[in-house]
Amino acid sequence: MENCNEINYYNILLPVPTEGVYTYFSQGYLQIGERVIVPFGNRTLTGIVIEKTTKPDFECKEILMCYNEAPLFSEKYINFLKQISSYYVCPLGLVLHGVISDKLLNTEITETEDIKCHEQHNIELTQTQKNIAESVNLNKYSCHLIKGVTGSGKTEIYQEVVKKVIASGKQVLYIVPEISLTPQLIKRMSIRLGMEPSIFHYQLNDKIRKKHFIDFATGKSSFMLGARSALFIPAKNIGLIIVDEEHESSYKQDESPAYNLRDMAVLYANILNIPIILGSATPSIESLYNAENQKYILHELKSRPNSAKLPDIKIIDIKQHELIGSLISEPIYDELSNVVKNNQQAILLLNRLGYSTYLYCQQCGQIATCLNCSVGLITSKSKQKIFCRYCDTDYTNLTCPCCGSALFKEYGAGTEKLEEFLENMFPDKVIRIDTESASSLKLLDKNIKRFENKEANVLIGTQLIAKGLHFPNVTFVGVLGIDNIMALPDFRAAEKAYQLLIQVAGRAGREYLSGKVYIQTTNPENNIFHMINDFNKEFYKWEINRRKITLYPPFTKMARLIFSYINHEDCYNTAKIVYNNLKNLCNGENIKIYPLKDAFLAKLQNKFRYEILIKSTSNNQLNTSLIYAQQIFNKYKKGAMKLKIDKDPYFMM
DNA sequence: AGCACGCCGACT
DNA sequence: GTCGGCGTGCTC
Repeated sequence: MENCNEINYYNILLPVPTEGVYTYFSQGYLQIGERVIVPFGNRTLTGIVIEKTTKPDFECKEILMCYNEAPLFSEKYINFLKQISSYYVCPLGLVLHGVISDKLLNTEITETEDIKCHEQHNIELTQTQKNIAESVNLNKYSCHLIKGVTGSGKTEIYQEVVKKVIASGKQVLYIVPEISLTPQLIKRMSIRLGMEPSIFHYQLNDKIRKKHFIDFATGKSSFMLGARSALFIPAKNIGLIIVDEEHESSYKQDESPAYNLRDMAVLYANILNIPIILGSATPSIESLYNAENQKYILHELKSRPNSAKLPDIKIIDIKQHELIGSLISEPIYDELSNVVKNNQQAILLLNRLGYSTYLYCQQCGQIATCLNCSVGLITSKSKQKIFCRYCDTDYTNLTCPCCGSALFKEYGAGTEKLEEFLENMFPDKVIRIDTESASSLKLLDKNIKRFENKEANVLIGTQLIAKGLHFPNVTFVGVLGIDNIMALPDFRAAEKAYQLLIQVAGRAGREYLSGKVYIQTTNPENNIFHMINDFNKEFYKWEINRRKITLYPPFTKMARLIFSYINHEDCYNTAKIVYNNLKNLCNGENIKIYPLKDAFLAKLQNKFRYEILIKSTSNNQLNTSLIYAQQIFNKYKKGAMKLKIDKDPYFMM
């Protein structure tokens, strides 16, 4: 027995944006991974015991309380957090703060309601599906990449492996992009697994979130269906991780730690020594490259089991066609008319929110821009206002800063204008789905259901609708805004545009009906349009070659340093000091530091922004430069000046 | 991140 | 006089 009167010292990890490791003493004996409550300044915080230590040479405080429980966090979990901290150059305390909310970190483990059972429906797998499912070795780490067009049967493979893992007494974590967490998917999983899955995403209320957290952490629940934050629930005994739609850009977190969920899931599976399955109809270039290099095991599902044909794809050159309502080319309009006439269903994709997408002064021609952000203003008709899409400032009673005129002309079209236009053409046949029309998951679901129930013929939406929604009756898809994506200052622009096209094309003719996909563009010569019917192969070859020549990922590692501050000059000066130091000390063959420049959004929410891009063939060298940049910055920063380190950036804006 | 401390301007 | 603005600095 341990001597209970002995004083022991422990390092406790706290969710504060510093390194976060502080030493406390305890009269009793503590276990690694146990949660404790400690005084911190004049607050009390919940932290995690991460190691036993010896008496330090400074005064330390006593641990106030222990949770009466077996350690919630494993050593492997703590190790996982440490690796995130070092990979993303983010202080450990900030990592903890960023991956588990304070509310969940200090949740008391209590009894919860039992998990509901359902009648289980088994499905017969095809031989290909069986083979893939059986190739997953459940006893050790391996990463499987399943590439299959929409409707080719990935889900059935997941379910087969999931059943085996659960039968062996282990837990499964199934991660999907937020938007896919609709009741549609939850219901389907319940039926196939014969039980209610635990679910986890940010729109759930606290009570339900806590219940699912506890159930999965204690092992009461063996199946978790969640958004990216679910990866950090300290599950008791995970045996399999599935990341669906692995190419999704929403898996990249914007705030520090700016992690990519897919990469962290692979890392965690590696640490836990368990299999992981990544699935997508349009895998990311990185993942395909990893498969090519035998880091991932690639499985391809080439056909749709119920033999529905892939859609016919047509590229429409809008230089050759008059746009109806300055929005839609004639061929797309004609198809929509047919769809409405025959009471079929169509989807129209336009990745621009709002009504008009820019405004200019009728008197002097000046474009109306936000005073706090370097972007043009947009209008919303339903909300009756003019506003900035980044800071949401209302400019409804705007007068021109140049000439004082209050008359502005609206230009450019967003989904709202498209909706208005089509509503005039086809009254009561149109539904719009985007983040503006779907302020809540409930409302989004209501609109999805209305479309499913054929209450409308035409669905208008942003990229939101290309993400894993099932509409079996859709026979026509029109893509209007693809040029916007390809014009982005982003080395992934082609990849993103290509993925979106394939994903949205997959919405047409999913079941028994074959479909048509029309894409309107000003640039029909663009290579990506000629590679759509090729299941990614040609596109991959073309894009990976381009990345190789231009030295972009996966051939190099990248990081962006973004400096932001209210004072323009101070921001520039500090950024310049950091830049000069980096240039002097981190200049080598394996590393390239790009010149300091205005960020693409040079001003955001009244803060000026500068950026430095760093590329390196060596992750270590890149990280050395990032740590160094952070140190220089800390030394020279003024006031509330910020430096954001974005490793493996996904958004170059 | 919080929270306190401290140094300025502008109110009862 | 003193209330409150937020820049600065610390938390075992």
